[in-house]
Amino acid sequence: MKPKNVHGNTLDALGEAIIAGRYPPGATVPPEPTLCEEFGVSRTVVREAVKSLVAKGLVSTGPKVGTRVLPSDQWNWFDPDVVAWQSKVGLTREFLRDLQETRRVVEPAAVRMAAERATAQDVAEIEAAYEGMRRAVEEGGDYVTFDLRFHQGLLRASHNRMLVQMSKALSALLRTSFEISTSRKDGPRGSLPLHRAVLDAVAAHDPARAEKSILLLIDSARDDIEAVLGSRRRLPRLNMPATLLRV
Amino acid sequence: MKPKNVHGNTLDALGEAIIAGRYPPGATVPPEPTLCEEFGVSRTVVREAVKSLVAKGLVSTGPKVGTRVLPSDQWNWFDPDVVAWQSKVGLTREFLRDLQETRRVVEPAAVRMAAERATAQDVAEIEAAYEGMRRAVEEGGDYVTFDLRFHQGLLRASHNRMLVQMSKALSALLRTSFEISTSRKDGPRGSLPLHRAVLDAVAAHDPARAEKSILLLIDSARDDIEAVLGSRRRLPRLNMPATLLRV
DNA sequence: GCGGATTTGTTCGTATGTATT
DNA sequence: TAATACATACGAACAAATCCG
Repeated sequence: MKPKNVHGNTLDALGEAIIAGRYPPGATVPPEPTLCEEFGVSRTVVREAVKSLVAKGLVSTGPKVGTRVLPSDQWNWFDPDVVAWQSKVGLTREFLRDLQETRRVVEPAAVRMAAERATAQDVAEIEAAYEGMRRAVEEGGDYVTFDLRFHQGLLRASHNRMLVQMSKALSALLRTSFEISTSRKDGPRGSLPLHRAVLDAVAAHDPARAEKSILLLIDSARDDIEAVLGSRRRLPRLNMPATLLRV
Repeated sequence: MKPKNVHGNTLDALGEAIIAGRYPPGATVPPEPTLCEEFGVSRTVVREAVKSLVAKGLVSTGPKVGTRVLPSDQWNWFDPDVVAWQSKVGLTREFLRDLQETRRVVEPAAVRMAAERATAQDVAEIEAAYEGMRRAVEEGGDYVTFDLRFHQGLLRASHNRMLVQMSKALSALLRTSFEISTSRKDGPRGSLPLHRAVLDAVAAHDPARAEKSILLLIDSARDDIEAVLGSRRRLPRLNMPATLLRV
């Protein structure tokens, strides 16, 4: 959208470039003066951006050795920025698979906890999100946003730090999933009752029923995703060669 | 132990101070010049440390508004540094509970995947860790380190980015858990067969049996932890008042 | 609504240390 | 061993944004 500030832009550009594979793991990023010239910023900005990348586990630095890109399994995949960069660069099949698996592991357990511990306010927030979804279906509107809010409300209601944290990373998958689902005929309308079932079970503090309901929802989404993955249709920017990503 | 560099030390000091509650969520940390004087470092170092904290989700900055501490549910709880700071400051009951719950959700699923996808090298690494545990029991030695390696090997063998990432955060819980277990009579010797069962099931590519075995292991560890939590014995630095944490 | 004060944002110049060759 | 390239660290200055009276 609009440029935030120099630091943020530089950080985003560098992060995207690394995740896009322009600087593959094991390679070194160009030295600071080169980056300064490339982005047209001062060395301080570059240094702070690099420090942020270090904090996210993407690179490590050292005198003379330069700034090395770390292997991708050391990246902090629960960092919202990292996930956002990966989403922007292109969701690979492996990344979607990992996310889908994680969701299927985490979300049922979280919903179970939510059914045990949700406060009245938690339920009210989820209810509001559901209401938004319903209105979007009937009167038209932004369905995906309310769907996201619905699931994030569920994870927040688990009142478990780690699980809440994951909701941010899972958002990338959920958004993709929802956009795929909504593109299929009657997708939103068909999934409304499934959402209603989850919400009712949580509000009734029935963990077992809540878990069963969310599994139905997840698996129906998985089928949608796999239908697209299985087809020859390419994902947005999927497997795009790194050379095409240059600015 | 020994100081790494100025940046790392400043970052650690600031991160620990925030997590210790010296600067509680919603409050602002002192302005840059004050921090410079307090730590005896230049403004550049302070700025890079703060940027690292921003990258980890602990604070947000803005002109005039200063550096604000964010609510703790926005912190990146899967960041190894954040977990390390929390561990050093003191493991609260809530933190241990969240970690324990997360482990019980994640590890069985990861072991199941490991049983499906583990390569020969994965199995070899886990086997080596087990061998170290066995030797530590019989000849004496560092049991906990090999125990950690055993579980990290399991998560790595799942070949799922997100799950591998969690192994770093879970290490804090595992270490505490192992140290509690080993402090109980015959703890290590008794858990050896449980570990063996998991390893055998993974090597035999039997997901169902692997999942059952790891659940036995987790629940026995949970009992140990709860026995300690239930007692009046205080956890290491548990609930220590923030005022005592000043340096 | 306006202006001044405070704090971060950004740049430049310079010096030091360290690992590689 | 010496040279080199690069990150590390410091200091000073101005710009920009925001809050408060």
